[in-house]
Parts: sequence; structure tokens; C-alpha cells
Amino acid sequence: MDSQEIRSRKRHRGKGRVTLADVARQAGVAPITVSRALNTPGRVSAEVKERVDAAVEALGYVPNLIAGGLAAAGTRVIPVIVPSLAILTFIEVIDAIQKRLEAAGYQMLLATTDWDLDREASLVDTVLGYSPSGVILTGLRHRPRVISRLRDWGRPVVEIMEVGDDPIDMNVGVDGVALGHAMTRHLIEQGYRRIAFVGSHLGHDYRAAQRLEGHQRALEEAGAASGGVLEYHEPASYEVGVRALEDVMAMASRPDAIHCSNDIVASGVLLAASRQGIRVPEELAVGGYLGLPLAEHLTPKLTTLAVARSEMGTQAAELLLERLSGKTPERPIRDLGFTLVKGGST
Amino acid sequence: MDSQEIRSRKRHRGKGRVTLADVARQAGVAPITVSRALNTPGRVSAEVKERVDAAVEALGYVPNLIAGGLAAAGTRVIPVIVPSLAILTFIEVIDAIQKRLEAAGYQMLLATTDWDLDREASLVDTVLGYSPSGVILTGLRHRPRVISRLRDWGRPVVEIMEVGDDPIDMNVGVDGVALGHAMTRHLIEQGYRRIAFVGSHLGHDYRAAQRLEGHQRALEEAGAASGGVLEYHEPASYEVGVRALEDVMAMASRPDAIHCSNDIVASGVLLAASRQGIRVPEELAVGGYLGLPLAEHLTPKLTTLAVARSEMGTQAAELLLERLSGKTPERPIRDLGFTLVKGGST
DNA sequence: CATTAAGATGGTAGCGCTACCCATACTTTG
DNA sequence: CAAAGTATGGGTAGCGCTACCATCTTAATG
Repeated sequence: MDSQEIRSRKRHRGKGRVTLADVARQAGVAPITVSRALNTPGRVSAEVKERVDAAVEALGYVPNLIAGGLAAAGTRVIPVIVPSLAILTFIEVIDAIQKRLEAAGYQMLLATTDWDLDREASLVDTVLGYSPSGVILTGLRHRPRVISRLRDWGRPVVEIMEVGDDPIDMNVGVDGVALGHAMTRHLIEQGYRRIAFVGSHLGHDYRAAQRLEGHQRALEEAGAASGGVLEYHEPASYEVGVRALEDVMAMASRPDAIHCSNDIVASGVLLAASRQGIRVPEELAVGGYLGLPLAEHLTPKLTTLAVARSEMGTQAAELLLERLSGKTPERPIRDLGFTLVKGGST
Repeated sequence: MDSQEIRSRKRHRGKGRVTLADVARQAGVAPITVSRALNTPGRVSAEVKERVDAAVEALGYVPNLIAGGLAAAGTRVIPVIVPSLAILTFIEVIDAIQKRLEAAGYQMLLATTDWDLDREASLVDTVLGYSPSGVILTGLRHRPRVISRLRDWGRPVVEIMEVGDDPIDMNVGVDGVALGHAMTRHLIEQGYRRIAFVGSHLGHDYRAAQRLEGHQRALEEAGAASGGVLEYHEPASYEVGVRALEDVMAMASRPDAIHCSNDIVASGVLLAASRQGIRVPEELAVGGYLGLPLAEHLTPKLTTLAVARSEMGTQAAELLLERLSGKTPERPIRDLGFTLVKGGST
């Protein structure tokens, strides 16, 4: 009785957008059939599929993914949580993730924690409010609440950058300690004895701290003395490298090699050395990480441990997508390893 | 009669998440009151607000923004559409946008067009399906469909990077032609006469093409001959700079200055020149854009036109937020200008 | 002290879509 | 040829939240 009355009341909120119901009317089928034609085309006849497609085209229908998400739980959004966008490494990984997800019809929701695990925890809460289809987050260290919430959640989660035995769900990355170990090992093999470690933001960036740990382990194994650890409490930059070189040159017992926590800092060291006429590697060897493009354009070329960053992003996205398509990925924990790219700087 | 029966049927889809109704029950108020307490605290009594907050805390309630978005239209998501994540410039802008939006409780949905306007158009359709609160996109050139759809849409839209008279809605950026003009003008004033322009990806990156236009205009005004245009059909990289230097040195009538379409390429030129012992600026002057951090660590320092990229992102986000809070921003079109940072390379 | 305004809370309907179940029309099987 | 599948389409009821309107207080007004 009054239901018709209500129905006749003009919609007050809709913005006149074309809805699935409009398409259904135009195609002469029920709304649910349109939904099926669009989402599971195999379950409708070819003829209906065609009529629906034509109606979609004619009306310019664009699905409201929010509504779909509410009904089906799962919005084709994948939040990606990283510490910072100021780090080139993350950018390349994100770029790869984004490309892969977008190709599969998923959108990336990007959020940054500023290296703060509490912030990460509250971000996870927030993004779960978007009913995402999966989540990608950085590192293996999280607040317990994050871990339990995501485990209970039951949808695909990929942790990137690091590798470990016990991820929340799936994991793609490299072993930070092994990285640090490999570089110092290389320097020792090259005959350097007093190797200094230059780190930036170690308190925040615990993955950089892992590299330091690997460095120290390699020193112990070789029975070598430490060449000192220089720590700068700020994000990595060329400027940090410049200052590190100054500080190293001022040291009483000068190191013969510097192990930099990443390529940006190492590049800063090399650039400053060239400016000051300090010969590399004769007076001082320099090694870095990640294989930034700049590394091979410096003189001498920077020795670096290249990590397949794009690959990391792509594989993370693919693990997620595989799970979303119902399969069980083989090797849900993947160590991508690294490659020593020997330049003239060591 | 049967409505109770239905109600008793266990919910089959909900994942047991705490809902607003649960909070309402716990706090002893109606759901709508909880909604108000959370979204418009001014409209409920302090006492109710407290009870609700306590219940939220006790139950660990996290709002389902999807549901809110469906009901209210507006999901606190801001899609940001850029051509590529491989360009440092975009990264810095995005970083700034993200920081500002996140601080205001909005999330950034990032999508890339790969420099393709058709892709941009379909991306706009897709992201509008998320009922976003606003949209940020790159440049002022779009498919007509994009422009009309966003205009009709009625929510805040900011176009970044470029500036122009007739944005879809709001606009923050710099004048690309003026940039190109200023650099060549500077080179002419420094006494250089044969100025080559090195561009990469000009066909895709029409903003780089604008800089070329400015360059040519400056040449005309000065009555100077063109030193040639070298175009590389690939994204900007150090490598492009390296090749550009080779190509320039091989030219019959060698230019005395190179105007590079951005700092990455210019840096590649400088690095290669230093490797080859070509004196800068005596034999060849080099100028670039954007003020990348690397520019000032090169020897000689790169002369560059610095653009306030973070500022651009921040202002774009702020224009959007201002509109979202109901205000009408003053100066919805903002030209951020640029600064000539004179280095030793010119 | 009646009358009005303002403030606080609740009831109801629905945002646009899809999960679940059911109703047909065909096949396939013994 | 009946019984049992197997496609194909539709009906109904929400997903969790907020807009709109109605109701009930309480304070302000003349």
C-alpha cells in the first residue's frame, strides 16, 4: 500500500548515475542476470551476454564497486603499506605491484607508516574498513594486533622486503642479514681490513640494521677488527654520504673501506670523493646496495648488491592474485636473493 | 510472521566483524546516534559521546567505510592519477599529497596511465566507481569524456603539474613553456649561442614538449639559431644523457650548450662528460630541470630550474580538502613558478 | 505560564550490488 | 519413457551505514 508511495518518491541521494538496474531494464533481463553477465560470463547464455554488453555500452554503465564490495565483501582494492615514499626502493616495488594489480583489475591503495609500527597498526585497521581483497605490507615485524587481525581476516596478505619462516600469510623478499654479510665478505676478500659501516636511520629502518648485523657477523667470522660504525639519524641521502666521507677521513685510524647501508649514501660518498680528489678504491673502497641506476654511471662504478625490486613487487602481486583466484600458490615464501655487481669502487 | 524467522537465520556473509549496531547496543543508544557521535560529535551530548567512545574502545570497532560510502556517497578515498611512477617528480608530488591526505583522514588510491589518455579515461571511469571524495589527476589535457564526466560529477577535482585558464575544477602547477623559455634565456644571457635541446619521450610527455616550445620561443626572440633538437624515444634516464653527450660531440657544428628536458638526463650528460674529461661549462654548458638532490652533488653543480614539487602536492591536497570541508578556496588556479638555481655547469 | 525555538535522539528506508535459494526448460541416463 | 541431472534465469533479502523526518526534551521568549 504505502510501498508504492515510497517507491514513487524521487531518489534523493543517487546522483543520476546509471545503475545495474538501468542496464537490466534496457537489456530486458533481471538485475542479477546483469551481475552474472558481467562477473561470471560463463553462467549466462551467449545471447544474454551480448544483450547486456550492448546495454552497458549504450548507457555507459560503470559498476559501483562500493556497492559490489558491500554486498560481496571484497572491493578489488589492495592496500599497500610501506614506511615511506622517499625511498627509491619502495617506489620501484610499488610501481611493479601497481602495474600487475591494475592489469588484473585491482586498484592499489597506498599508505605510509613513516617507519612507525603503531601507525602501521592503525593504518591496517583503517584500510580493513575498505573491505579490501587483500593486503600488502612491508617487513615481518608488526604489532601483535596487526598480526592477529590479519590472520583472522582470512584474506591474502603478502609481506614484502624481508623473508622469514613465519609470515602472516605469504612473503616475498630478501634476507637483510645475508645482504650485509655478503658485502662485507666481498670487501674482506678484496683485501680490505678496516671496514667502516655507514648507516642512516638505523633506529627506524630495522632492515638497514639487519645489514649492519650481517656486516658484523662477517667481520667476526673473518676475525677482522671493526672499522667503526657511523650512524646518522636521518633518512638516507647524498648529503649523508658526503658527511660520512668527511667523518671517515677525520678518523684517527682511517678505514680502508666503507660499507654503506644503501646506494644513495654510497653515491654521496663517491661524488664527494671525486670532488675532493680522494682516489677510490686505492685510498678508500666503497660498497652499497640495491643496484640503483646511478651506481653504474659514477666514476668509478659503484660495487653494489643488486636486489630485484621490480621482481619483488611483481611476485608479491602475483601471489596475491593467485590466491584471489582460488588457487594455492606454490612456495608462498620466497627469498629473491641478490647479486653482487662488482664495480671499480672496491 | 516470517520476518522473525528470517532474522533468526544466522548471518551468512558477515565475517563477525563488529558493526555500528554492536556499538549501539553496548552503549545503549540507537545506531544512528553512534554514527553521529563518530562523524558529527557536535550533534550529540557529551555524555552520549563518552558512552559511545567507550563502547568503540571496548569492542574494537572499526567503521566499515564501504558501507558508509554507499550510504553517504563519499568514501574518503582520493584517487590520484599520474602517468608513471618511474618519474621522480611524480613521486615527490605523490608523497606530499599522500601525507597531507592521510593527515586529514583520507586515503590515496594510486593509478597510472602510462602516458595514455585513453587509459586515463577508462581509469577515471573505474575510480569513480569507488565513489571517491575527490580526484587528482595530471595535466590539463584529457579526453572530452573525462572532462565532461568530472565536471558533471560535482566533486572536487584538482589537476596538477600544468597550469591553465580552464581547468576542470581546480589547478596547481607550473607553466611548462615558461620553464623552457627561462632556461634557454639564461643560457643566452650567459653567452652561449648554439644551444641544443635534448628531449626524451616527447611524444608521450607533452609537458616536456612544452619546454621545447619555450626553448624555441626564446631562441626566436633572441634571433639565435637553433643548436639542434635531439630526441630520444624512451623515458628519461642517465643512459639517455650519456648517449646525448656522444651524439652532441659527434655533431658537425658542435653546440656550446645543452638544454636537457630534465635533471636525470642532464646528470647523465654531466657524469659522462666527467668520465670523458670534457670540461663543463668551457667546452659545453649543461642545464636541466626540477632541482633533483643529485644536481648539487655533481661536479660542477648542475644549473637547474627548481620546481617546488612537494609544495605542489601539498597545495593540491589542500585545495581538495578545503572544498571537501565546504569552503570555497581562494585562487583555485595556482601557478607555483620556479627558481633558477645557478650551478657551475652553465 | 503558554508558546516557540532549539537541541538531542530515534525510526525508517534505502544506497547498488550480490549470495542464496528457487523455478523453469532442457538434456542425459537406465 | 520416467527419473534424475544440468543449464539458465529470477526473487528476495540483506551487506553496514547514513539521509531524512519525526519525536521528545529542555531552554528561551513575550
